[in-house]
Parts: sequence; structure tokens; C-alpha cells
Amino acid sequence: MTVIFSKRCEYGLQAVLYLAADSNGKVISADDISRKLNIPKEFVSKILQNLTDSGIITSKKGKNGGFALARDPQKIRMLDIVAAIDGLDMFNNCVLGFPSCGPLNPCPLHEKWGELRTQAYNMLTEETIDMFREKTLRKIAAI
Amino acid sequence: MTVIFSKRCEYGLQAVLYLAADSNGKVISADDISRKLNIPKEFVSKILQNLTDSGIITSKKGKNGGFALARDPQKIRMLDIVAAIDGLDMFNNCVLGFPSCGPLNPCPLHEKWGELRTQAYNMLTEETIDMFREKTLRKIAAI
DNA sequence: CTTTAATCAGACATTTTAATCTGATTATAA
DNA sequence: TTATAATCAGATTAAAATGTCTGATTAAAG
Repeated sequence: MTVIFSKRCEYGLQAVLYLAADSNGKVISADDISRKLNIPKEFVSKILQNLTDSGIITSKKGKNGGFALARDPQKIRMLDIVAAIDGLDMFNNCVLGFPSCGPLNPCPLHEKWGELRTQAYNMLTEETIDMFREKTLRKIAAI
Repeated sequence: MTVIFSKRCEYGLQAVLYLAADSNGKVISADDISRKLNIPKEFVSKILQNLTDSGIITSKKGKNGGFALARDPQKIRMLDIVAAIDGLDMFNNCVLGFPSCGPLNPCPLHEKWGELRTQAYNMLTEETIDMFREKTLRKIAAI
């Protein structure tokens, strides 16, 4: 198995993209998100709690409650969500699992992989979730 | 958690690189590999068995037995090892975990991520383990 | 004020990955 | 030919990730 993001993180990214795309000021319930994205309800609820604790989304309790973005979608970077759920270790640790891999003591793939990793990091840093409204809506409509 | 290669695959890559770098025609035992790379012996043994089954390395049983590359190091691509252990799903599946992500029905990250993924694929395809002898030796010396 | 529908908190269960153990087989060397 | 040192095969354990359940709390609506 090879993974870029954990399932938790994939689902978290999906959920936040959905909140950004389809909530028009209103909150969206975990149940709704679960059905739309086809993610187990109890699981996505946990992830939404995480994201609430991290300050990326807010929650409204009680009847008609749900979740919404905590700030402008232009101010939520893909990286923020990844950092909140998976952390940023992948951008520091050696791709081959060697200990203390760095410029001084590089593993065989260090440089070439480093470039790719930096590109990935930049991508996640530059892209904010407001860029994806239409794409997200189209994708979700097709699930 | 975020992972590119599984632990099995990381260890497998390390082990094959080591075989390519430090075996001068001779076989190297799992015990030796375990000590040099600081990988649990029983675990690396299993991985070496896998790689033997996959035809990437060969094994010699009995006293003074061990493992060696099955063919020229110029003919063993990094990708071969990854394919044997982790498989190539990561090059096909959606990075956000959406179902049936493809050109017809792309996820929001589909294109940008696709470029990076292709670069990674090309890197693993173009690089053969003979390119890494010195780097590997230097790295292992520093463990 | 009561019902209802939601989040929240934490325990629990399942599955996958990582790691270990046991014993059989094999081949070298004394 | 016997002792030794290695791979091999399969079972077992441990840890981490994924997924589920139960009940408490909260707040809106009837």
C-alpha cells in the first residue's frame, strides 16, 4: 500500500471542499455530508470534530445544527487541512525511511525527491479552497 | 499520518540499494542487512523473501547463504521494487479519495496533482539502482 | 415544556500494517 | 556425518488506522 493522505485526511479535504462549495451561508450537517460524499457518518463526524478543534470549520449544536467554514474560503489553504489532520511530517521525513536524511547526509533520492516534494508543498500552499467551488460541485454531482 | 511508501517498501528499497552497493559478487545475509540498515531482522527477512519471489533478487540457502541481485543493477528500476511491494495503485487512484476520478470526471486537484504524480512515476522509472552506489554507501556508513 | 435533531465525548470493534516467533529445510564446513 | 548457519513457510502478536456504538449535551421548533 502506498498512501499520500490518510483516509481521514482525504475525507477531511472532501468535506471542507464541500462546505466551501455548497453551503450558502448555512450550516451543513454531518449526516448530509456523509450522504453526499458517501463517507460513513460516524467517521466523518469525528473528522469534522477535529477540524472544528483546529479552527478550520465551526460547528453549531442542537437542532438544525451543522458545520460551516470558520473563515473565508480564500483564507483556507489545502495545506491547512492536511496539517490539521495528517501533519506535515511527510515534508520533513526521508522518502526512503533513512534516519537523519538532509543536505549534510542525503539519501540517494534526497535531491530529486526533494524537488517534487517542494512542488507538492507549494501546490498545497498556493491553492485555497475557494478555487475549487465549481470543480467540487461537478465532482460531487457525479458521485 | 502521511506515507509515500509503506515501511515494507522503504525497507525493501533500502535493502536492494544496499545489495547493489555493497555486494561484490557475494551474497549478503538477512542478518547483515538487518544490522547495517538497522531494520528488525525477522521483518527484513520477510521482505527479502517477497523480493525473491518477485524475481528482483535471488537467494542462496544454507550456511553462508544470503541474497544478491537477480540481474544487472542497471536493469533494476526503483519502480520495479515499488511495484513488487506496494503496487502501483497510487499512480491510478484519486489523491483526494474520490471515486472514479479521471479526465472525464476529475476531482478538484486532478490535473495539478496528475503532473506531479507523472513526474514521480518518471523518476522511479528512469532511475535504476546502479546510479546510487556511492550515495548509498555514504548514507549507510552514516547510520 | 417537551420533543426532536443535531454536535460532542469517549469507549469499543474491526481491519490493516508492522513486527515477532517457531520450526522446517537446506547447504556449507569442520 | 554432524554441527552450524542460513533461507523459508506459516502462525502469532502488537500497534496503528479505520470504523462503530452509546449516551450526554445542546438548541430549535412544536
